[in-house]
Amino acid sequence: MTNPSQTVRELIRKHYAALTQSERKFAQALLENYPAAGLASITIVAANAEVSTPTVARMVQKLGFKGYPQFHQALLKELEAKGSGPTQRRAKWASEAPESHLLNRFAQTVTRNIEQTFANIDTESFDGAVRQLADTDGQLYVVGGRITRSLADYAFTHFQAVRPRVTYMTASSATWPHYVLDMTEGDTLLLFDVRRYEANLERLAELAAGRGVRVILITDQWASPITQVAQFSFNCWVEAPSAWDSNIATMMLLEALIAATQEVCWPETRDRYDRLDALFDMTRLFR
Amino acid sequence: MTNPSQTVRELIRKHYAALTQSERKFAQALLENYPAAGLASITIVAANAEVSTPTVARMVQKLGFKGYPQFHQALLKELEAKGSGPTQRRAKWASEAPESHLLNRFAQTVTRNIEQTFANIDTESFDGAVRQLADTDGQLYVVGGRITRSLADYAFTHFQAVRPRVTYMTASSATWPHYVLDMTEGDTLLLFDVRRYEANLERLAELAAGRGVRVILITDQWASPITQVAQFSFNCWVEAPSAWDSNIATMMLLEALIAATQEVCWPETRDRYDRLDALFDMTRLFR
DNA sequence: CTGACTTTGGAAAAATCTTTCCACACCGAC
DNA sequence: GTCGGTGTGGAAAGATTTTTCCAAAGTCAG
Repeated sequence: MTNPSQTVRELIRKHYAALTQSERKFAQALLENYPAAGLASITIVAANAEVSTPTVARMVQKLGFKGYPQFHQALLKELEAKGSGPTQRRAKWASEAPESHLLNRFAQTVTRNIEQTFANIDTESFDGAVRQLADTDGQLYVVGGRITRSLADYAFTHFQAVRPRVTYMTASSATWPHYVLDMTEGDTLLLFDVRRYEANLERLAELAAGRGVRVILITDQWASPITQVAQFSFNCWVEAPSAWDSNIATMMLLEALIAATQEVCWPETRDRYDRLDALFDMTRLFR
Repeated sequence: MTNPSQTVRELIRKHYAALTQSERKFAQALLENYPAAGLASITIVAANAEVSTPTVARMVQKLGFKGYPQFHQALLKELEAKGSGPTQRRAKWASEAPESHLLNRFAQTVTRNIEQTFANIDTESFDGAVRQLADTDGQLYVVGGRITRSLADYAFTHFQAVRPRVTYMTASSATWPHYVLDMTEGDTLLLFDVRRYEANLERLAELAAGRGVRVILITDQWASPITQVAQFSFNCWVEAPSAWDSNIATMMLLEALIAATQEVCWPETRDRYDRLDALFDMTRLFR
């Protein structure tokens, strides 16, 4: 039958590939509220996950249980085991992992970064930057440094979907003058610069600002010197239990900016998304 | 009837004086293993406490419940509330901003994603994947899809610093066969695939797996079909208050993988970092 | 020691839950 | 467009649980 040493969570992971769509729906619901979402009667549990009773019944059998009651019992055993443990563990990140596992140390540090970063955002600046990013009269240029190049790329991919007139400036600084040539007042430059701050980026920001371009800077907690020419700048905490810096908070701020911009541009963006979808459907034919 | 704000524990204490001997026996059993000892069927629960079914039935009525099912439900609600505890900690991130400001909604959703993602990581898989990523005997290939291309790029930038023999497979799938040509047993393929899952990536994963390459998949909570050929796969929650998906949790998992790999490779990585630094210092002369 | 009262658990009736079956809907292939 | 295959939920059959009833056991005062 079922190896009793495996948790239901592990079983779900193991069999996830074999689950159908609505079975997954239930699996998700359970994982999101674990294990409470699996401890009521099958009827109730199914209704909460918005699937039918038979779906749940079939799924628990796939997981290796003889029937729902057995599944219920397994969950209960886990709960019991957890309760009788040493002390109730406070943070339940990677619950199965020991406290000192890198996963837990990492999660802890990054959470702090995120808290710090968001606590230090000036909401007015944020809204101001968003207005600027949503201004489709001007061109939006995006650029990053050695490490943040990927973030700039991510920003580009999304902003391109949200609004027209977005340009990604390649990482190779040799080509930047070409872009500057076309920058005019009212344009926007979204710029990433974390330590080690790059002199090239600073020169670029100065040139752009000199031409009347609004610079939005995303930097780390120590602030790139570009802050001085930027109209809006945001500091992201990058502490990490490793030799390099974590850019989670940075990326989170970026996503927040994208989400907010999308909200401002909405009617237009919706149309763009629809058209984009249609285009992807067409390329699907190639497979 | 019953004041819903009271916990069952409190109710028991309050009514304890009015309970009979065997009812107390059950109360003790419940309190000793709370709330698990009250979440099975009344039959089982009674047997565990070594009392009869009617005893339990009478007692829950004394506590103010209409019947055992209601009692059961109350316990479940408590458990559920406990599970969602950490979310309260969201407190006041972007403190000045109103609750409904996008920044706060965003932070809330993403925090949940991160919790979910980390709670569902199987530590053993994580460690296994890290061992694989740290194995410098084989080549490490990195590839992503339309959206995750940036993450693959980020992964590449970092892994390249951590270890030798890393290859970034361009986003253009036309060139992939060239890479597959050189893949051999013992190589590793780090692959990102979130919805809409891309058929090209699936084909690539199949080809690679067929050549004995170990596939490590990073996907979303709904799981890309590539899971089936992957040796290790990780699900990241991507819920976002916007039209697209958030990749914060995905990136976080990625960073955790990089950090862990770096730890495993350390003596060698340290050396690489030093040399890299020296190289950057040289390029600084150009500014 | 008796009798009234309380407590307890066995057993049947009632209610509910679980499973199974089946028809319909959906999707991809030809 | 049609066809085969898979996935889904409604509904009934089957199983279990919950409740109720009642008799037996225990307790205590007189």
